[in-house]
This record gives sequence, structure tokens and C-alpha cells, in this order.
Amino acid sequence: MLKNLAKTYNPKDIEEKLYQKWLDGKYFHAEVDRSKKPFTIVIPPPNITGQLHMGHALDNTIQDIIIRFKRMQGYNTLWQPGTDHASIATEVKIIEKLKEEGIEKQDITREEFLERAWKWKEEYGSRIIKQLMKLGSSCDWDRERFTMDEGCNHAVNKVFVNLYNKGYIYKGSKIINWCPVCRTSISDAEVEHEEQAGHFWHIRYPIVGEDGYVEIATTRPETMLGDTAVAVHPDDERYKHLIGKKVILPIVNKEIPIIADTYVDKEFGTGVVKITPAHDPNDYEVGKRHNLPEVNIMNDDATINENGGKYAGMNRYDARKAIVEELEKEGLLVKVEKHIHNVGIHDRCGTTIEPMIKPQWFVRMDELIKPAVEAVKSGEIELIPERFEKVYFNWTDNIRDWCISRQLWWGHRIPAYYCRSCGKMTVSEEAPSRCPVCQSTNLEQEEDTLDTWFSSALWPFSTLGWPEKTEELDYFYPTDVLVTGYDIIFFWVIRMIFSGYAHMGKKPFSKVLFHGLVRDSEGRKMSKSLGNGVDPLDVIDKYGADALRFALITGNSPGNDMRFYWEKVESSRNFANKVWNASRFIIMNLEKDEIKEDIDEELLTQADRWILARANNLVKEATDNLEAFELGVAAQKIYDFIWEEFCDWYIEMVKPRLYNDKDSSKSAALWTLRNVLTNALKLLHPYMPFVTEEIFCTLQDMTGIREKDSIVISSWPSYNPKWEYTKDMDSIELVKSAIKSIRNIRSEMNVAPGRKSTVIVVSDNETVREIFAENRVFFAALANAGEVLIQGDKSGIRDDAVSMVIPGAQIYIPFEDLVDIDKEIERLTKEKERLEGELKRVNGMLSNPDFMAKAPEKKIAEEKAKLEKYSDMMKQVMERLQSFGK
RNA sequence: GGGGUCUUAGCUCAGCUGGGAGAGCACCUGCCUUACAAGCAGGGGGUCAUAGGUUCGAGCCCUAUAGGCCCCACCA
Repeated sequence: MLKNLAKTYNPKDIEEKLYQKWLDGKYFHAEVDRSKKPFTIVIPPPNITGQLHMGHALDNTIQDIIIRFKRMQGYNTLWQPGTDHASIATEVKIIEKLKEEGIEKQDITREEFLERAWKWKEEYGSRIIKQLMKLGSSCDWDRERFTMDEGCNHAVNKVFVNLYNKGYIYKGSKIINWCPVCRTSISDAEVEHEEQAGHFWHIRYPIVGEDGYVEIATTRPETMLGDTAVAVHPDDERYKHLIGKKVILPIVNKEIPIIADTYVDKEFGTGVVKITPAHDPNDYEVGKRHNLPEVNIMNDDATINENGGKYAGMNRYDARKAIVEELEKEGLLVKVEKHIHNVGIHDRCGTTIEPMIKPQWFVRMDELIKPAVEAVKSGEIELIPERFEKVYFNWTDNIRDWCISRQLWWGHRIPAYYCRSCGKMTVSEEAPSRCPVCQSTNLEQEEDTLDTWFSSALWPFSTLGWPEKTEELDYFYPTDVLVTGYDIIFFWVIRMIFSGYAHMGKKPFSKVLFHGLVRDSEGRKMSKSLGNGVDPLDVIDKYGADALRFALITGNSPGNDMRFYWEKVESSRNFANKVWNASRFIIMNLEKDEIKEDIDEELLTQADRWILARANNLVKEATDNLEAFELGVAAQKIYDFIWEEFCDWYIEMVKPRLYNDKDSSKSAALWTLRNVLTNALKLLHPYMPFVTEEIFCTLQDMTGIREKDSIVISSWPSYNPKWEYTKDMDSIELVKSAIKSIRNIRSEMNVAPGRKSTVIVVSDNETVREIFAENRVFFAALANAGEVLIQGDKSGIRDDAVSMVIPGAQIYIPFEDLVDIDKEIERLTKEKERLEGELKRVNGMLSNPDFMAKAPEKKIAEEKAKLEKYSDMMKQVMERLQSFGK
């Protein structure tokens, strides 16, 4: 079986097999178990239209790391998965598909349309789920939900009726954002603002009964067709006398009043504003204040309607052009200026929004938002990083009613029923058979559907069974942490929070962990139109899921955007390979011997105790970091430990013992290798689930020491005081610096790699000499030393031997050929200068009375120890220099 | 207009509650050493944007300035 451990790690060979094993083992499945503490995450449900992109990859990797970590810690973990029906996105897809068949949406019935939509969902809706599996996501797939499944539907209707009955949902004609392409209203959150280069047209409106004009500046001349007033500021001396008079609306030739309203900014434009209540939100407000008529001049596709007279049928931009031409012809156009202004566009399709007055359904937010504000203020819900609280409060402080109705077919149809006989409306969860007022059976359901986010807002409890009183709901709710991008804080996070309080009476989650966007290597957003997107599945295909996951997590901090680099994936892949090979080495050695689970601790060497202590320390730190969601920091520490301390130092140190069957501590070496490797694999598992599982299982099969069938359900390593790092383990650090010195000298002196050097260690400290004596084997193994002499003084050392100073000792390497003494002096002088710098700093601190008085004891002690160390090294350097007569 | 955030080695970024500047990649020099060349060993490279301030001590805290990015906002 070991022969199968290839020289390089090949993710393709194992990922699918292992994922299937996890599914078969039901390791991701959670059942209510009151004897264990639950830990729950609900997935941000990906759209059924979606394909896995880097944003998903990052979001789900973070969730998977957390959930795997918690699972190993012994929590009863539930990662609740599911998908979102994505009303507009899906409807657009269906319409596109219909078009390919030459069918327009209006050519088929609602029922036929929905039939096709469901078919589409069955066909493509699970695509993204399969992709999430490739990433290694450990969701409880047995509990997969869909925002339009029966249960969620039930929840949506229930919530709608509840809110309606409490007066929080109302229907009304208000000005809303209209997308002329999608032909639906959208909420404020779905409008993006884009700076566009436009124009300022200065137009004259003739004053009725006088010769004069008022000059108006507008960016949208076509809307004049719907003007019902002209406004000035009440205090504007220039126009005060005109208030109450009338102007003739050009082209339309209609008299409209000049009104006074403080909304007008005297300084801006000409100080006179045309008022179009039906197509501008501000004008709408002005219109309400002054009881102005609202003249809608547009059709749903933003072409001019019959109110636009001869312009009827033109689209908004053609009409603009034609109207400007006509004004010019009539001498009413004063001038045209270039003007940059903000234009609202629909975030889904990029179409310029047309404000329109239409009957729509709204959620009144003022009351509902209160507990959501309080929760974050009091810390009951924690946003990570904290700075997003400002963004959150900025939105809640300026909250406006939420327009929830959409003129779409795909979605939750609003449970309101109109009586064709008496006109009365009934709102109820189930379709009423008769009108409660007139008993007529001639009822008709509201055509509109709900904003897709209406159902997403209920996700944390609808997925757990609400409105049924399920065990799951009782046990897993509130959930623990929500992981999502900061870009949907308004769409989703806030709405889940207020919904949780409104319907459950409890918060939906305790913490929200925000992450940033994954950008391309030049820092641009990945987008289809730019063609700069990197497909996570390509990355997985080339380098493996573990490499992708690790690359996405390392080197960035919560909430910050990051750039995607193939080089980073490559280095993560190299790390996976490093782990693979180190394990291969260990397994190859374990194979030859019989391994026991326990060890006679007497047999452990200093090096063994050192690496066990370092591993123990890592357990503590990585666990702390993970608890605080500092995933990148923990990953870096695990990486450094495995690569440097474990592979580059410990494994190299242990080789002589492994290759010597007579070595009495060989079994201790093997035991330590297995022990440390196992713990390291566990710490790494949340990040790199596949490679760690493969090795973990091989290791178990090999040694016969078995914990669990899978690392997924193995237990998280815990800090063990027995292996605490103690002072005497510094001996290994001392040996390490000696080895580094020898390597350094050899490299600088261009010693041929194969050639052995005699090494003389000089120390007047007996303890230090003992340390080197005990560990002398490492000099040959790690630094290619030949004879190693350990002595108390410099006797017998040639003057031109090259030396390095380390704390408490000097390392000499005599060369057969004469060494360039000047070069040696130069080296020593450089070292002297470095030490002088250090001593100056330390002495400066210690001789500063303020420092001595105010700095903590511990810090002072540290500095004193350093002073001693550096002084000693300095002394040695000086002696050496003096021996050269310097 | 309001708010956030960033400015640290050639590039991309870490740096946890203030206590001797780090990683990956790139670069230079040796090595195919029986786990790994997707590797090993050694090395060069930073006045932590600028200017003040707080502090015994500042990359980290405060203020201002410059530049980049982002979000929110009804100036026609």
C-alpha cells in the first residue's frame, strides 16, 4: 500500500474518492443531540443560476474551515446548505431561453412559464452544489433546502401575513425604481449609482401674461412632458415676485404654476427647477407637498406614452434628442453645458433606472429595524471586523421602506387576493375559496411576486423548519456565525437580523464574519464582461482543492479584498506536496518497525522534547487564532511549523537515529514523528481536508494505531502541559544557531559541499559544553562537519581559523589553506558593529530611569538577559579581534 | 456632501491588546544530499506615505496632509 505513495502529491487521484467516503460515512450529517453543544452555520444560498466563482470559493472555504474545526473540537456541527431561487436572475435566463426558441414571455401563460422555470431549476439548479462539493465543503447535504421549496414557501406566506396583519406590510402607489428592461420595480438596495458624463440643457419657460421667461437647467429634458410645476426657493430675491404666477410649459403648451419650495438650491443651476412628480423622487416629494398632479409620461419599457403627444412611442433618449431639437427651433434653448451627474442603474442588468409611480407592496421599516440596531449596539450580534458596524448603522439610521413587490413570475407570489365582485382585498396564507366580504368565489391572486431577498431574510430559521416548531429549530437556532461578503450587508445581513427578531424573537446568529472580494492580479473585479475571471474549478483541476483553499486563506485579513495569483496557488500546492513527502518519509520509516502508541518518556531526547513542545505551542496558538476567526494567521503558523521546524530541522535531526538500528532512542524518534505529524495533520485538516485525510488514514493503517476512520471526525489536538516549552529546550535553539554558523562559514568560504570540516566549539561554560556533547551528532548530519572538538579554551586552534560567535560559545573552523585574515577581520568587525548597535539599544533602555520606573518587570528582565547575552558575545568578538592585533 | 479603508522588501500582502521589521513570489550563490528540484543550504533588499503629537518606548494610538480604492447620499 505504501508503494502507492507517489513521489509527488496528486490531488486528482484522491479528492473524489475521499469526498465520497465522507458522504458515505455521513460525517457531515447532524442530528439533534442534546448531549452535545451545537455549532451552526447557514450557507449564503448560492443562486440556482450561479456557477462557482472565486467569491463562492472564498466564502465557502472560510465556512468549511470553521465548521471542520468546530466538528473536530467535538461540537455537534451543522452546516446548513441550500440554494436561492434568484427571482430576476432566473427569470432573465428563462426569457433568454424562450427567445432562442423564438418565444416572447408574453406569448405564454404564467403557468407555462413557471413550468419551464422549474424544469430549468431541476436541470441546472444543482450544478453549483456539485461544485461546492469539489471544493470539499462539508455541508449536511441531507438537509439541503431551496428558497422556494414547500417549507420555505410556507414560511414566506406566514411572514407576509403576519407582517400585513401587524400593519408592517402595506400596498401603496409611490415612486419606485423601475427597470425598463426587466420590467419590474426594484428596491433601493438594488440601485447602483454611476457617474455619467451628461449635459445640462438650459431651457426657457415663458411666463404667462408677461414677456419674460424663467430659465431652467435640466439633465433630462424629455421629462418636461410630465412637468406639473416650476419651483424656486421662497427666499430667492431673483424670483420672489414670480411665485404664484404661471409659466407655459413649452411643447406641451400647458400652463403650470410657479411654486416656492425650500428643496430648491438657490446656488445650483439657475435656481429654477422643473417639477416632474411622476419621474423624479425629489419632485415626487415636492409634488406631494404642493398637491401637484402626477403625469406619467412613460410606458413600462420607458418609451413615451400617449401623454407625450407626438413623442409617444419614442424611447427616452430619442425623445430627449427630438425635444431638444424642437426647443432649439423655437428659440427656447439657451445653452447646453457639459455636466457630470449620478445615474441610477439596475445592479442586475445595468439599465438606467426610471423612477415611476406604481402601486407596489412595501415593508414599513421604522419599527422593525429597532431591535436589529439594538442587537449590534449592545454586542448581542458581533460584526467582524468591527468597522462594518459603521456601514450597518449608516443604513439603519437612514432606513426607508422596503419595496418588496416585483412584476415577475418566478418567485413567491404575494398571498393577496382580490375579489372581482366587490373589489375587496384579502391577505391570507391559503387561497380563500370565497371573498370574506361578499362571499363571491370570483377571486384573483395578486400578480406580483416578492423580492428574492424576502425569502433569503428568513433563511436562518426557515431552513430549520419554521414555522413548524421543530427540534432542529429549538436546538440549532440561533446559529453561531454567518460568513459572507461585505457587499450584501444591506441586501441580506440586515434583513436577516430584523427578521430573526420579528419572527423568532431571537437573533439569527451571534457573529457575522465578513470577507472581501477576490480580485484579479491587477486588482480589478473579476467579471464576465472583462473576461478576467478565474474559474475555481480550473484551479482545482490543475492544483487541487487543498491548494486553492489554502491560497485563498493565507496572507489576507478579514474584510479586506484580495488578489488572485496563480503563483500563490502554486506555492500552496508546493506546501501540500511538502506535507505529502514529509509524511511519506515518516511512513516509510515507520513501516520498518513496530510502533507502539505509548513511549517510555525516558527515551525522548532533547530534540524530541523540543519538537513536541513546539507542536504543543502551535496547538495553543492556532486554536486561539481559529477561535478568533483569524484564519490566515493560524494558517501561516501551521505552515511555518510544518515546513521549517518540523521538516527542515526536526526531521533532519532525527535521520541519524532512524538510520541506526542500534540507536536506543530510535523508537522515541519514530514515536515523536508519528505523534507530531498526526497533530500537525489535524491542525491543517480544516484548510487542506483532502491531503490530510489521505495521510491520516494511511498512517493509521500503517501503524495500526487507530483513532477514527476519518480525520474529519478525529479530535482536535489540545494543549498538553506535559509538553510545555521549558528553558532547557533552548539547548536545541543553541545547537541550531551553531549549525547555522557552520553552514554560514562553509558557504562564505566556498567549501565544496562534499568536503567535511573540522569544527571546534569553545565555551568556558560547562553546561554549554555538555549540550554540544549531547547533540554533537547533528553537526555532521546537518552541517557536514567532520571531527567535532568541544573544549574549554582556544588551545590548539590556528590563528587563521574562521570563527562565529553564538551566545555562550564560539565556533571555529580551521582551514588547511591559509585563510584571508583580512576578510576574517572584516567579518568580525561587521559582527562587532552589529553587537554594538544592539548593546547601545539595550543599554539605552536600561539606563533610562523612566524606562526602569515605568516599564513592566517582565520587559526589564528580558532586556537585562539580552544585555548579558550580547555583552558575552561582544567580549568574545573583541578577544578574537585582539588576537589579530586589532 | 458623509463614511470607511489602504499606503510596510522589486511584486502581492501578513504583522493579534504599542516592547528588537515578516511571508510567498522574484533576485543572487552553491547543491539532482537515499521524503520532497513542487526541493535543500547560504545571501542581498525596507528612514513601515509625509509632518506633528501622546508614550519610558509607535509600523501599531491621536491629529493634519498627499495619493489610491470602496460604500453611502435626492443637488435639478
